[in-house]
Amino acid sequence: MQSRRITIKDIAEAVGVSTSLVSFVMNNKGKHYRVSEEMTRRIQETARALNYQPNNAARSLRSGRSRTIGVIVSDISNPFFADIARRIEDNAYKYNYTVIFGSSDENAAKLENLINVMVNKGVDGLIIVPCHGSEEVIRQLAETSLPLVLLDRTIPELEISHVVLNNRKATALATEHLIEQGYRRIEMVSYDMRLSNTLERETGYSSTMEQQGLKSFIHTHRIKFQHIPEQIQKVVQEITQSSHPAEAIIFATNTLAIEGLKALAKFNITVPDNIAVVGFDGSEAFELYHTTLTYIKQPIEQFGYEAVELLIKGIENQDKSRIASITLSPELIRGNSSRKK
Amino acid sequence: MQSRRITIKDIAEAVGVSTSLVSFVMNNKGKHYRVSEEMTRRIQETARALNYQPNNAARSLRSGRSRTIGVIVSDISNPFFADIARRIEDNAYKYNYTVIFGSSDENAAKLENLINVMVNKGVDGLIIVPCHGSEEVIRQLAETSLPLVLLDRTIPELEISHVVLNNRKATALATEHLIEQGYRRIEMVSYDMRLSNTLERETGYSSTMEQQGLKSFIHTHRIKFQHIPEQIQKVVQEITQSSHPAEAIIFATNTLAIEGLKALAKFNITVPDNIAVVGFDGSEAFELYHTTLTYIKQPIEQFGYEAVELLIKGIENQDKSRIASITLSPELIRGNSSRKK
DNA sequence: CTGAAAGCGCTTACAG
DNA sequence: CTGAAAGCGCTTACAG
Repeated sequence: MQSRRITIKDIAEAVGVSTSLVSFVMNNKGKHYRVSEEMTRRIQETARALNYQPNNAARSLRSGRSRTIGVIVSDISNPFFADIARRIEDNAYKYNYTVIFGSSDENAAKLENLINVMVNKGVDGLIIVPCHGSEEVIRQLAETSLPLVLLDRTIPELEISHVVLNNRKATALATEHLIEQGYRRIEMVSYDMRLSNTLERETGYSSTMEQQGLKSFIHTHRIKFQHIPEQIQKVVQEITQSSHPAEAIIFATNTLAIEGLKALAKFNITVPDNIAVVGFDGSEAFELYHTTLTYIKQPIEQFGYEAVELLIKGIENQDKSRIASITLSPELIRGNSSRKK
Repeated sequence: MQSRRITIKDIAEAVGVSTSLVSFVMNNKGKHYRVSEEMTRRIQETARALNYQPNNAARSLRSGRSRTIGVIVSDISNPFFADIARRIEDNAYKYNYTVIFGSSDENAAKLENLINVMVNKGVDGLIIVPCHGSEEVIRQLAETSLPLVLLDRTIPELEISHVVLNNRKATALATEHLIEQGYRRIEMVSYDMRLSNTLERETGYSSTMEQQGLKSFIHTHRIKFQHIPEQIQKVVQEITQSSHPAEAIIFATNTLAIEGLKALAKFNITVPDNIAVVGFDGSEAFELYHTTLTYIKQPIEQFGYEAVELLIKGIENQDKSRIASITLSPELIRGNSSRKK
C-alpha cells in the first residue's frame, strides 16, 4: 500500500547487485543459478523490508503465464455451483492461482463469449460446465493447447479431462431403493436439455426398472430451463392425475426436486402418504420440509477440489496428451419421503 | 485460438503502417489523433481478419490498469452472497471488467490476506464485505488511492463509499408489524459479531419497542459464527422455556431464521400457533415450510449492481474525494407466520 | 557465482 | 495525419 511501487530494481540498488540476482532469488531459483546463501539471505531480507510485491502484469507478459484460471458454470448463484465455486476458490488460492468466474445461463452463445473473454485475459486454463449446444465451441477449445477440465457434465464424443458424478449409479441406487420399499410404478422427472448428466441419470433409472421387469416413465418433454415452476406443475399434475398415477417420483436434479415438492404441496398431495419421493442433493429447503427427504447425495465439494487438481496438473506439466478423468460416487441418504409402502 | 498470438505489429506489417497507428485505432483514439477514416477502416478490417486479441498483460503493464476488480465477501457459497456475486459479475462484464472473488469466512486475517493477493494482482478497485476485526486493515486500504466500496456493512467511523440496507427501518417494519398483529413480548435473535448491519437491526427493533413502551430482549450473547445450529437451539430453548416465553421472534439474518425455524421444529414448537416469526430474506427453504413466512426482503440483486456502479465510477473518474453511499430500502413481506394473535 | 542486455506487447509523448 | 522510440517490470539465455 505504498505510494510508489517497489520493483526488483529498487531491491537490486539497495543491495548493490544486478536485477538478475534479485529475480533469481525471488523465484526461488537461487540454487539452480548457484546464488550464494549470504546473497540470497540479504536479498530476501531487503525484499521483505521494502515490502516488495512482484508486478503480475510484467511477470505475466514476460513468462506468458498469468496464474489465473477461468471457471464457467451455469449460474454461480445456484447453490450447487456456488458450493463448487467456493471449493475451487479455496483450492486455487492454495496453489497461488486466482479464479475468474462466469455464468453461462445454459446459453451456448454466452458460454462462447465467456471463453473468449477469459482466453483473452490470458487465463492459464479453464474449468467449464458445458451446456446444450456448446459441443462445437468446446471441441475447438480442446484442440488448443490450453488446459481444460469439464465439470459436472461431459461431451462423450470428445476426449477431455473431466470430473463428473457416476450418474447411472446415482439413479440406479434411487430406483433399487424404491423397489425395495415396495414401490412399482416409479416415474422420473428430468430435463429435456440432453445433457450428459441427466441423460445418464435417466439411463440408470430405466435400465434398473427394466432389469426388474418394470416399465419406466420419464417426464422430460416439456421442461425447459426457463419457467421451471409452471412446467413442473403440469408434469406433476399429469403424473398424479393419470388413470395410473405414479406411486413414486425420482427427481433428476436439485432444482427439479424443490420445484416438484412445491408443486405437490400446491395440489395437496402428501409425501409419502400419497406419493413417495427421492430428490437430488441436500438443500436447506429440505430441512424445513414436513418430512425428511430421501435423496442422492453428490460429494459436491469434491467436484471443485478435483477439478482444480486436474487443471493445475495440466497447466504445470503441460502434458497435453494426458487426459485424466474422475468419476465421483453418489450416496443414497434415506429419509421418510420413501418410507415402506 | 490460433497457434501464435497476433500482435499489433502483425497488423501494422500487414497494413504497412506503424504500430502506433494500430494502437490508436484499437483504442478508439483515432479521432483524437486524427487518423484518416480510410486508414481506420483498413486497420479495423485487418485486425478482425487476423482475429487480433490484445494482450492484457502488456496493456496492463504499460497502462497500470487491469480492468479487473476484486470482490471479497464472507462466503461465496452463502446464497445471499452468491446472488450478489452473480449480479456483480453481470454488471462488471457489461463494463468489460472481470472479477476475482474471495471469501473471508468472517476472519480478519484471511480478509487481509485476500486484499494483499488482490492488490498484488493489480486489481483496479475492490468491493469488500468487512468483517469483525477488519477495521484497521480497511482503514489503511482506504488511505490508498485504490477505489473501494464496502458492501452490506459499513465501518461507521470511516468515510468510505458503501452500499447497505436501511437496517433500522428493516427491523422497525418487522417490529411494528408484530405489534400491530397483537404481539407484545417480541424478542430478537442476532449475532454477537458487532457488525454494523446486525447492530442497526437491533437498534431498529429496540427503539421501536421502546416507542411503544415495550421491553426489548436481544439474544446475541452466545451466537458465534461457528456452530450456529447448536447455539441457536440453546437460544430458542431459552426463549421458549423461560417463565415469560416470547410470543414472537425476529431473526436478524437469513441464516439465523433458517436455523431458528429448524430449532423450533425440533422442539415441536409450531409457528405461528405457539410463536410468531419474522425472518430475513426469502429463501428456497421457506418455500417448503409448512406455513408461509413473514420476512424482510432486501433488494439483493441491487446490492451487486450498485456496488459495481459506484466502484467503476471511482475507477474511471479517479475522483477519490467523492464518497458516495447508497442505502437500499427493505420491504416487509407478510406471510402466515405472524398471523394476528 | 554474478552482470549486462534483450525482449515480452503495448501506450504515448514527441517530432515531423 | 503518421512514424520512431522509450519504457512499463520482469525473466532468462549468454557471457564471464
